Amino acid sequence: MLNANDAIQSAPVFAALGDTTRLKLVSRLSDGNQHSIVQLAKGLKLSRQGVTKHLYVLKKAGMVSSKRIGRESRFTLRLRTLTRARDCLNRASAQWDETIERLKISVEN
Amino acid sequence: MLNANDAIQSAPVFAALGDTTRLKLVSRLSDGNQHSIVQLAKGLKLSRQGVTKHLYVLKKAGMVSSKRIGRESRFTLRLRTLTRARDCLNRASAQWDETIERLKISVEN
DNA sequence: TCATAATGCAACCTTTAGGTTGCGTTTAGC
DNA sequence: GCTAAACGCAACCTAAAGGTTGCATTATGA
Repeated sequence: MLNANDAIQSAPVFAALGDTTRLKLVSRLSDGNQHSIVQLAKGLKLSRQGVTKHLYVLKKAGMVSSKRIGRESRFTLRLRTLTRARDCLNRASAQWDETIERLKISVEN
Repeated sequence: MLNANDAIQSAPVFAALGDTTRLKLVSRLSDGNQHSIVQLAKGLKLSRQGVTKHLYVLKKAGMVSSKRIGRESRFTLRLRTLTRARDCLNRASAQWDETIERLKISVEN
């Protein structure tokens, strides 16, 4: 069985990803570049402050970091947090695959 | 850049995973077996109906399926939904890795 | 230096999430 | 056939999420 305690630590990250606006932001940030808030807000149908709030959620979950440069705040995606969440799902699905294999074997025998 | 439209489809799954109770449920279900509601509720510090609600959320997100057997409802984890979410994160992190590589190269040259 | 761009901060509103309790219904099993 | 187990359904409550507007602050650049 998947280690519950390990998995639970990823909950805030999944929660952060569980919103279409934030997924769009992550998608844009996955180009690896720094983006300002207005830049990220373009094309999203909500106010700049709405975007700011979402960015803050992502930051609180450790998924992005920001740096103030001049009059703008530049946001970057944090790879490590992303890979941790990915690994969590990898473990869960691997666990599941193993179970399937065991079931196959027991059916065959 | 990660395809936003593809990624967005995973939002409900991530949202479903973004709660510690539901992650615990997924963790238990990752043993590949069927579990009844009372069985899943044991050890979780909330009412049976609380657990039922969470299971319904997981089901709505396509992460579990249920089948009524006699007087109990048996829940099973759905591998396909899990792997889709996993692949979404895999693509995002792979994208990011590529970017890092490109940056390294441009710095070296 | 003065107008404008990019933010930050705070108040406010509405909807949803997470959780509970109460009660009715269907099975299991003695 | 009767009791207890396992659910489903609905009402209800509180806190948090998602979003807005208004206004103050800090940089830019002509």
